[in-house]
Amino acid sequence: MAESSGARVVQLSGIRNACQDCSLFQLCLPVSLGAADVEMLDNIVERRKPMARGAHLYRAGDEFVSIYAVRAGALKTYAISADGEEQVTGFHLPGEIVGLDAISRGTHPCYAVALETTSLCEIPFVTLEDLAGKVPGLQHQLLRIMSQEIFGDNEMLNAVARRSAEERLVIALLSFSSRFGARGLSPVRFRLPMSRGDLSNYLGLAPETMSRLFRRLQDQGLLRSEGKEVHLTDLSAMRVMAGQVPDTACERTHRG
Amino acid sequence: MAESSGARVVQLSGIRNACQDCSLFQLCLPVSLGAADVEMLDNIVERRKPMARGAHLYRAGDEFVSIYAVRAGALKTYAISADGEEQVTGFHLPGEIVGLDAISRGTHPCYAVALETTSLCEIPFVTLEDLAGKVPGLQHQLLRIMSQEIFGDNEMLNAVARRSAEERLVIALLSFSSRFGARGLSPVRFRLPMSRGDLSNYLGLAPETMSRLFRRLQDQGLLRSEGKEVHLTDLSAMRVMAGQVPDTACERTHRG
DNA sequence: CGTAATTTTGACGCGCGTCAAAGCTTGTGG
DNA sequence: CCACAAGCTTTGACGCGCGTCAAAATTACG
Repeated sequence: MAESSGARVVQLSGIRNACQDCSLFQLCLPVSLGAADVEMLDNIVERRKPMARGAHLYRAGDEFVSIYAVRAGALKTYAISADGEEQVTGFHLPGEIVGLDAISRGTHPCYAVALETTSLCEIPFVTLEDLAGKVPGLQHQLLRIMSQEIFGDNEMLNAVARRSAEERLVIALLSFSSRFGARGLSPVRFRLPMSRGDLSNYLGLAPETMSRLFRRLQDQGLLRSEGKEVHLTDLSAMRVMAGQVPDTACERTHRG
Repeated sequence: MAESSGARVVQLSGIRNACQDCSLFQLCLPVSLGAADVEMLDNIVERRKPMARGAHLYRAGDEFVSIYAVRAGALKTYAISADGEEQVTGFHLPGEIVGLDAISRGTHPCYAVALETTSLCEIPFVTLEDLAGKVPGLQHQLLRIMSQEIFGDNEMLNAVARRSAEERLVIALLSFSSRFGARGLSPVRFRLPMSRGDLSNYLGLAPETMSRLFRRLQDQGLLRSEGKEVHLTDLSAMRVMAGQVPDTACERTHRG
């Protein structure tokens, strides 16, 4: 998958930089950044020591300084609601970028915490912005990523607002599937980095409901799961359930 | 409200341009754009003939060329799901910008239709991007707006995912309140540009539920509504219900 | 190996979606 | 200016999905 645009990968892999290890995948890969541009980008990126599980990258209210690219591990972002409840707002896997929601106010609107041992690249935002002004390709790419985020959020909003609990879970699993797949990992067999509780919170469901759903999907033969390991055994059926496919008279398990 | 930063308003009002009539409010106002910059921006903006209610600005799949600023009227954006259902993804009021979700794919992911007679400014994106490369303030502002959008979407996702129907409606009403308020209109008395059906669809509720909710909120003395006219009579109580305020031992109508 | 956190299971009730039908607008043509 | 049709909005009755409470089983971690 990551191999698809051969020429550029070769170009990038000549540089021992942040892009090579996939962390700036989103910023570098899909667009017209020359090797020199990538090197400039690499120069402003700061590596950070790996974070331990449970450590916070930033907290709500912290001053916004940098955005971060996940190199390995995983983060969750969450807010604390007025009544003190934790509300999980997102999960961030390797190759993805965190902190874009802080640009507008200058402070982070949510917390970011490591779900497992996690290493990151820090990208100071003023520097990135400055560089983007000089490198049109980078500016475009930055806008693309943010647009992507808006689009994805809208999708998720749709997904979560009007679908049943089962559909929500299926949609979330397919999302992880394609995100792992996009990084060259298996799209059908992976390890969820978050607890069931975090996942249910994210989807706006009770943990008990999640548990029952996993069992039901397993009984329907759509997946096998033990602990955090998940094996999706019928992607196309799941896509039909998620409404990601026109459903041309395939047999549906329910509501046919 | 719009009067708050006196110097800049004077500066802008000297120019007979798109900013003066509020349509590029988001791009111009809150940041360090000089008069010359604003004039350059104004030059790339194209006015368009007002659109009739029901007319489409763009459709899903259309090539992405421009983003649009609403000058007057209102738009709704929606997608058609795999099973043919319309899914309302957003409403866009004067001063707001539409089309940002199309940047990443190069095609519009949803439909945009006028809810009433609506006039717009068209901003060709390649030109805007080019200009943003030359005017750092504009680039920053563009990123700010997109970040704002991401933040707002996340909020909405939170709102809609785990709140009751009543809370969803209250949150939506407060959102309109502050958006109208930010444009100098009354934050407590306004006309909703969309039908109840569109609003319920947006919030992931049945129209019947919406109807019952409006009645209930009215019975609780939180608002008065007739048709699309809405009068919010107890903003602070609504904020408490929406969880936008710590709720320091105020009397709550329910669940105390 | 022990304690705490997480996940699972079951029972139960309520919120809200669904179906059905009655008002109420809105627009159009005579 | 009124009549009629096609939406919208409202109201009521009913049932199911999923949240909640409670407790057991399992896992994680020091």
